[in-house]
Amino acid sequence: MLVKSRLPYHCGIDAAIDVIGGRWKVLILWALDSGTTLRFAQLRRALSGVSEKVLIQQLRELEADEVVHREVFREVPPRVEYSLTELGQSLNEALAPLGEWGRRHRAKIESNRQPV
Amino acid sequence: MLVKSRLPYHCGIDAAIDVIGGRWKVLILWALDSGTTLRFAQLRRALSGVSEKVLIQQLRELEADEVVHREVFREVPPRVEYSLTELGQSLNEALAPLGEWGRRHRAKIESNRQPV
DNA sequence: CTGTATCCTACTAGATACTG
DNA sequence: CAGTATCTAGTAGGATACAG
Repeated sequence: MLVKSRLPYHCGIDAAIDVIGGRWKVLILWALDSGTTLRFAQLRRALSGVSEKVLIQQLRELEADEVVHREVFREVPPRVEYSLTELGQSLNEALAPLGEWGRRHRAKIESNRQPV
Repeated sequence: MLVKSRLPYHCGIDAAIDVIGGRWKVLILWALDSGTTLRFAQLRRALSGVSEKVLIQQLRELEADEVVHREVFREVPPRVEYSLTELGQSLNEALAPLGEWGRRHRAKIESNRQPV
């Protein structure tokens, strides 16, 4: 979790950050953006470096927050598809300006973080 | 830190979250919004529950990211004033839609988090 | 293929006491 | 008033092996 917010929330941002507060969550939202549907393995490949355990964890939390939809196909071999709910898409839209801000100032931030 | 993003960032959101990823950071930004200038003790009161150590930590990180400005007045007793930089204000603006989203869905999120 | 089960580490944040 | 210095704890995240 990025931010360990305590209930009850002081303001809206608190609540939002509680939802996206996880090492991979915004990346998951990003990967599932705009109607994309991905299987577990695809998602795992899209987020290079994440372990199965952690990916599942974050997905389950996003599911509990109703921003990610999980659909199980009882086949052999098993198939599970992940996509955004409407709530998830609205979250992604709300995240856009922040992403734009980050993109714009990313170089500065990185240099401040890695003082040569 | 809310999200432990690793450099280099994959996208803008990564970078932005690295900046606001801290238990109290968005609350600090919030408190300093729109030209408000606050002294250390005022800030501490505004964020009820934060310890001095942690508050200083987060302030220093925000300062290093150039979103918070720290001004020291060499008086007795000492006075230090915190305010947002221009970058900080732009970050706050980028955060607004997320805050709005959180405000709108806060009830649902809370209930999902605290299953009765 | 899609997960579970363990075990482990690093780090963030907190409590508290003390200082210039 | 505005910090530092310690010490501690909880936990998010990670590595790896195994299961349905």
